[in-house]
Amino acid sequence: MSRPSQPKHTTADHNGVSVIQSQSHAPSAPPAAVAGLQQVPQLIPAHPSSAGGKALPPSKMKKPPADKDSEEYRQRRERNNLAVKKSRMRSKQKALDTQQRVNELKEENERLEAKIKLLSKELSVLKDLFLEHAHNLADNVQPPAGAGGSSPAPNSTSANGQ
Amino acid sequence: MSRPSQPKHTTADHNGVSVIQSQSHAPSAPPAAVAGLQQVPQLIPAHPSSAGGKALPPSKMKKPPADKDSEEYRQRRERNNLAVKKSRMRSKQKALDTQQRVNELKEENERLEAKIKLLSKELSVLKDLFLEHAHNLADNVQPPAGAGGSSPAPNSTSANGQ
DNA sequence: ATACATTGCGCAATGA
DNA sequence: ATCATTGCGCAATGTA
Repeated sequence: MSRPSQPKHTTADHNGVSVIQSQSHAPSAPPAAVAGLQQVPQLIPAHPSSAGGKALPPSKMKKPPADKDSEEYRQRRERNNLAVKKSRMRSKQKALDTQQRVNELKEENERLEAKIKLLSKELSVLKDLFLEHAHNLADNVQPPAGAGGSSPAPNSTSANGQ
Repeated sequence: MSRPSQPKHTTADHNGVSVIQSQSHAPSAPPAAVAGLQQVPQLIPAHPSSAGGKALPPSKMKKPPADKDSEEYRQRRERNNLAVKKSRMRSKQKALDTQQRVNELKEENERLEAKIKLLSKELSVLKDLFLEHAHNLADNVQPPAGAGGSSPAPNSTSANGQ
């Protein structure tokens, strides 16, 4: 934020005239010949098409960097800048999404763990009941009607711990 | 990759002097006053140090952009470039970590869900047993010797995961 | 005000 | 050729 000048990429909008003076920084290089007059070698292919040329198959050419002043150049730059912006936007968005996904998964995890805890508890209760009952049967205890008062000592065999 | 000119940031290393004429453009701004001859107003504070000055409070100064040729300038750029690189590296690393976190959480989630499934199953079995038994009791049926023909005991009390 | 950290942006090389 | 990605440098801005 705080970028007080958004080009808004309407159409023919190109600011930022950049002149790259590649490593030509001799310690005695005077600050001259700057922007505006960039004279590139030009590199003309000099097609031998009129001589004995065939149909020039793979035209092994590295590609002339296209003059900075060229109309096509600026156009390409413009488009690329747009693409870059778009790509970066998506990248950032994706990062955000991923981060959010982490949060969601974390929540889900807690939910699941809580559920496990609950189920475990339920299970342990039921199991205890079962054991108790089994003991009753094993002891052949048939509680008729007022049998002494000997509670079968509720032995909680709980041993469940997550 | 394929960057045939890695500065290697030894010390006084600077290639690619780029002069960007950022958006400083009034719709009618003519292409004049380009780089190379950046004559900043300079704005000399004119220290009143010898007069009756205090400790010169906020000296309202926008900061002269420092000549591109300046030693200090290059030094600052160099350091910044380094910082930028570092920052971006961390940023990318963080993104990777986050992505991995997602994977871990997903795995954990599956683990938990599996456990829930298991516990649920166990619970349902036990409950069924209980219900059956309850019915037996309610019907006053005293299974003499193998009544229901169902000997439910497929339940091992172990439910350990991990 | 000094030094480092972040961030938006454009350029160029390269991938698809 | 077109668009998408990515590394890199610059400059503005944020933060300590």
